Amino acid sequence: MRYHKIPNEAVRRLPIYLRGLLFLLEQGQQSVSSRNLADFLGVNPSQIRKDFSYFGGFGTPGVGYKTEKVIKQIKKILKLDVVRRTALVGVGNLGLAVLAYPGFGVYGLEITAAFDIDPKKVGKKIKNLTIEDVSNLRTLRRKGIDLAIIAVPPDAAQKMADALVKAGVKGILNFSPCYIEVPKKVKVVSIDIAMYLARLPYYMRAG
Amino acid sequence: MRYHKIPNEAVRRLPIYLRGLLFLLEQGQQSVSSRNLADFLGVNPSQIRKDFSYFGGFGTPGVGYKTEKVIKQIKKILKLDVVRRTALVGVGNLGLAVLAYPGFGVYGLEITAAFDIDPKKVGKKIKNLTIEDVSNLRTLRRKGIDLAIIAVPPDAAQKMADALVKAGVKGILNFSPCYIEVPKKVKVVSIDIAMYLARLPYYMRAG
DNA sequence: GCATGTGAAAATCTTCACAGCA
DNA sequence: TGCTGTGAAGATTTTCACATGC
Repeated sequence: MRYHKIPNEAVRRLPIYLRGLLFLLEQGQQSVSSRNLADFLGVNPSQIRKDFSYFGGFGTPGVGYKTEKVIKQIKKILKLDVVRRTALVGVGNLGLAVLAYPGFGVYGLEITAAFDIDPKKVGKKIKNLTIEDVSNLRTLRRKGIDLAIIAVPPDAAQKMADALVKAGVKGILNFSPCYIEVPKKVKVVSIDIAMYLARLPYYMRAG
Repeated sequence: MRYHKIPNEAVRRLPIYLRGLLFLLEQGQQSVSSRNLADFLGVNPSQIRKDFSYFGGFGTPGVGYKTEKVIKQIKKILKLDVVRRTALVGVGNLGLAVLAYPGFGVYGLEITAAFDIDPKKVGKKIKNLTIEDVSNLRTLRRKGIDLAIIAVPPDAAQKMADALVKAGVKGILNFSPCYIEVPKKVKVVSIDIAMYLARLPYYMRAG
C-alpha cells in the first residue's frame, strides 16, 4: 500500500462499519465480503474496500474479510481497543438518558464518573455511580479519564468545558445547543438535537 | 443567478448559519457580513456566500446582509417559517430529555404530542402534554403532525417507525442505535450518541 | 471603497474497472 | 471463478480571486 492522506470521511465511517460488523458477527457471520456489509448498511462496496485500504486493507483477495479480524483492526484504529472510561457532566434528564443509553458498550465506552452542580443530586447513586460535585472534576486527571460528555444547560456549558480541559480531558461530546471554545489540542464534537430535526422539513415533500 | 444543483452540504449547513444569525441578532447585530458570521462560526467566508448564492443570494454587494432578512429567508428554505409540530414516541429518559431540550424553539419546532407503550406512563402530564398510548399514533394524520422523534429501546424502534409511516409521518429523527427501514418518501435522520463519542479517541493524541 | 455573487481552480471524496491473487 | 486492493476517472465540495454594483 502506498501513502494516502486518510480522508476525514473515511474515519467518520469507521464506527458505522464497526457497528455493522459487530451485528453481523452476532448473527453468526464469521466472514463478510464488502458486498455483504455494503448491502447491510446501504452503501457502496467500493467505498468500504477503499476505506479499509487507507488503513492497509483488512481482507484476503478472492476470499473476503474475517469479521472478527476487521472488528479488531477498526477498534485499534479508533483507539477503542481498550475500554475508554468517560465522565458525564450534568445529570439532568439528558444526563440520565446518556447513562441509560444502551449503545456505548459495543464501542468499549463506559461512563465511570458523573458530576452535577445540584447539591440535592450530589451523593445520589445511579447504576453503581455516585454523583459527585463538579468541584471534583479535577480528580479526572488522577483517575485517568480523558473523555467527557457535557449535558448541562447552555449557559453552564463553557464553564464546564473549561474545567474539563483543566482536568486534562482531551475529547468532549457536547450536547448543549451553544458554541464552546477549547484549546486546539482538545477535540470537541457537538450534537444539537434540534438541528437534526430542523433539517428534516427541507427534505419532506409537501402534503 | 444561474441554475445550480444545490449541494447537500450547503443544505446541511443552513441550520448552523441560522443558529449563528439568531444569536448575532440577539446581540444587537442588525446586519452582518459573511466575514462576521464566518469568524463567529469558525468557517470560511466564501463558503457562506457561496451557500447563500445557491438560494439566490441574500445580501447587498458592498454592504452585507440584513440579519433579520437572511434569517427569514433561511427559515423559508428550510420550511421552518411555520411552527413545525412534532410527535415524540417514547417517554423514557431520552424522551424526557428531548421534552426538556431548550434548543427547539429557535427553529420553530415544538413537541406537541407524546406517546408511550407503558400503561403507567399513559395519561400522565408533562409540560402541558398528556402522554398517549402508542395505539393512538394513527391520530397524528388528523392532527396534521408529520414530524416525529423516536426515543424507544432499539428492539421497538422499527415497529414504531412502521406505525409512524402508516400515520402519515414524513420525517423521523431516530435515537435508537439501530437501522430502521422506511419507504423512500420518508426521510430518516439517525443519531447514535455512542457513535459520536466513539469518534473522539481517534483524534486525541496519546498522553 | 467595500462586500457580495460567482466563474474557475483546487481540493476532496466517491465510484469505476480491473490487475492480481486465493 | 471470486473478491480484494487500488490506480484512475468522475463527482462533489471548497476555496480563490475578481467583476459587479452599492
